Amino acid sequence: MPEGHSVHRIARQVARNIVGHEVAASSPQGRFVEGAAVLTGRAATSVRAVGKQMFLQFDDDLWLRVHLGMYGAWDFAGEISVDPTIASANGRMGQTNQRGTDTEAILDAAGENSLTSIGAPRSARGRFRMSEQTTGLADEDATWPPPVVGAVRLRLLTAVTCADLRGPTTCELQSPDEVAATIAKLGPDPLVDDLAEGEERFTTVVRRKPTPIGLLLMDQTVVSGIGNVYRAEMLFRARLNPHTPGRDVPEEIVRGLWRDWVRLLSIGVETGQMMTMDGLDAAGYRRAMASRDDRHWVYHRAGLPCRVCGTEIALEEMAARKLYWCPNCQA
DNA sequence: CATCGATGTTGAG
DNA sequence: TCAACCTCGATGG
Repeated sequence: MPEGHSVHRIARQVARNIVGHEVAASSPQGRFVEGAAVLTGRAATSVRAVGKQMFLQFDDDLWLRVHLGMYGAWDFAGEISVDPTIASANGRMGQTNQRGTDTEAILDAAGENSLTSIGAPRSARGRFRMSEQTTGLADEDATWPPPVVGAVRLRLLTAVTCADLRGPTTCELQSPDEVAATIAKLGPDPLVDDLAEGEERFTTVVRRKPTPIGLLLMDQTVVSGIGNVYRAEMLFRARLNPHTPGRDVPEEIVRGLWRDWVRLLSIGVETGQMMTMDGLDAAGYRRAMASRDDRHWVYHRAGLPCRVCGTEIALEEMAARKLYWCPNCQA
């Protein structure tokens, strides 16, 4: 999925364009009809992201919980107020998008009548909308509300903004107690929890478990927001063998993993991309921004030479997920 | 047109 | 450990 950084970006977008507005909710696809009826006529009052989940509060303390799973995505249309951070990040993403290699977020920096998709990577859709936008056709032919395309689980419509949710693994209403219970099960999130406390919690749990560190990083009860890409990259950055039991990873290395996650998440939220290679020269940086394939140390690089030592990057299944790592650097 | 896979999680066996 | 679930672009015939 969209790992933690995407969900925080979506929450920002929702905060700027949905919160504070009354919504008309619908479920064109038909799988959230009752929930949509309950939401309609209420105003969104706040939003928060924790790990890979977003919680949107409405009048009367009614909450919408959304988990995108592996395929979920939000599409925003209409008059979109753009977060300055996101807008500047997208200025840099322009060429990337036209190459179709990254559509994490597509925004018109001007912030009006733009379309944006945040969630699972869907390059063709992103390109299509991008081209509509750049040719100006979308604006001139725009109808309101926008036509429903595909399986839209939930549409949130304010007077001027439309947010469509597709393919979530979870989209449900919760009471405040249920929200609290859901969040209580999650490990620390650097953008939610105090950093020092988060580090202690993470370190304590990891250092107690016999479970391979490669699994612990993916365990949302241990730490929130890390997915398959960040997992592989963080292990490489730490030169850590994914099979090392948590309890056998030196404490300073465990703390280093947490601090690395703090940094990577922050970069991810700022840029909208999973940039995991530091210290690139200008050419390397351009390559990394332009192509997914040049952005990572090991992720999705099975069989290719390690960027550091030349050894073939290994691919194995760990708990039914693909794990990429360098058997030499991460011995 | 059919099949596959993907940044994920749950629950049955 | 494995299947199920959510969606759709990419791939192959």
